[in-house]
Amino acid sequence: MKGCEVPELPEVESICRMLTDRIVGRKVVSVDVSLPRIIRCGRLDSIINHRFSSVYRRGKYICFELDDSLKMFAHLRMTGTFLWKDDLIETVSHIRVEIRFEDGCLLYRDVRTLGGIWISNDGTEPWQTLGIDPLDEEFTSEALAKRLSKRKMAVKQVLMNQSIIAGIGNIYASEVLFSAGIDPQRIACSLTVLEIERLRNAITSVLSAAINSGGTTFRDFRLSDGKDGAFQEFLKVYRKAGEACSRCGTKIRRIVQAQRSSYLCPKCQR
DNA sequence: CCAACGTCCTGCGTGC
DNA sequence: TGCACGCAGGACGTTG
Repeated sequence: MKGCEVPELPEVESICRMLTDRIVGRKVVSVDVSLPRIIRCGRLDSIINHRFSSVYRRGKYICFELDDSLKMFAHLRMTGTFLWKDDLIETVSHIRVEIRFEDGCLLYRDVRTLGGIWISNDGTEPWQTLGIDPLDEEFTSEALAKRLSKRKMAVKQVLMNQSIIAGIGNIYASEVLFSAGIDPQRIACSLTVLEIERLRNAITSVLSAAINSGGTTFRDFRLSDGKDGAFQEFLKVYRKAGEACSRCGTKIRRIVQAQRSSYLCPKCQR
């Protein structure tokens, strides 16, 4: 299967920046919810007549702040995305939610409908259980070591566990472990201090590079300004089974861990 | 507490 | 050509 990939931390970060440019300062005029179960908590119409003041992310959650301590959260899950209506020439299918402004319209599109939107005016947040954000300055080698030390699962599953580290999904888990030269099947608590340091540096550098490239672009992730992210051109192992490792030429392998595909170079990653 | 697994959902690729 | 089927995967609830 080509395309159809999932927004992870870098894509969500790119979407937040795009959203900031588009909606901060704008006042909501009306809303439309064509699939009610997308709204997980609260009522979307409570944002009408309120103005967006900031957009930021934590892990893969997006937080939209409005005036009067009103907040809207979104999680894109597999196929969610935000589109700005002015940029759309043709009609787009699978629009689940519309947030209208005087001079434009923010669309929430979600083919598989697993994403969600939360409205909160009492301080409750849907991201209570999230672990450390890997771009937070508190994400040091020591912090990572502490989180790995008691885990007997494969290191790849730890990287993808949002309550331990928030923001890494299936694509970047493989890419980060390739960059660090660590086999995804390694039991997390068996990593040495040196390996943990390499892993932390790989997480930071791979995610940062992805953000600087505008996020990995696949079919369900489109920047509304029409520019596509370019990071997919830099993927080293993800979906490259059978191709030559860019570092040593060995054939990239695909394995399955916890019902998910992992990709690795069996020579470079130990 | 930790780990494993089923569930949600739809489009697409595969095989007959 | 058409149709049934299985796969893709993030997060969460349930179970062990």
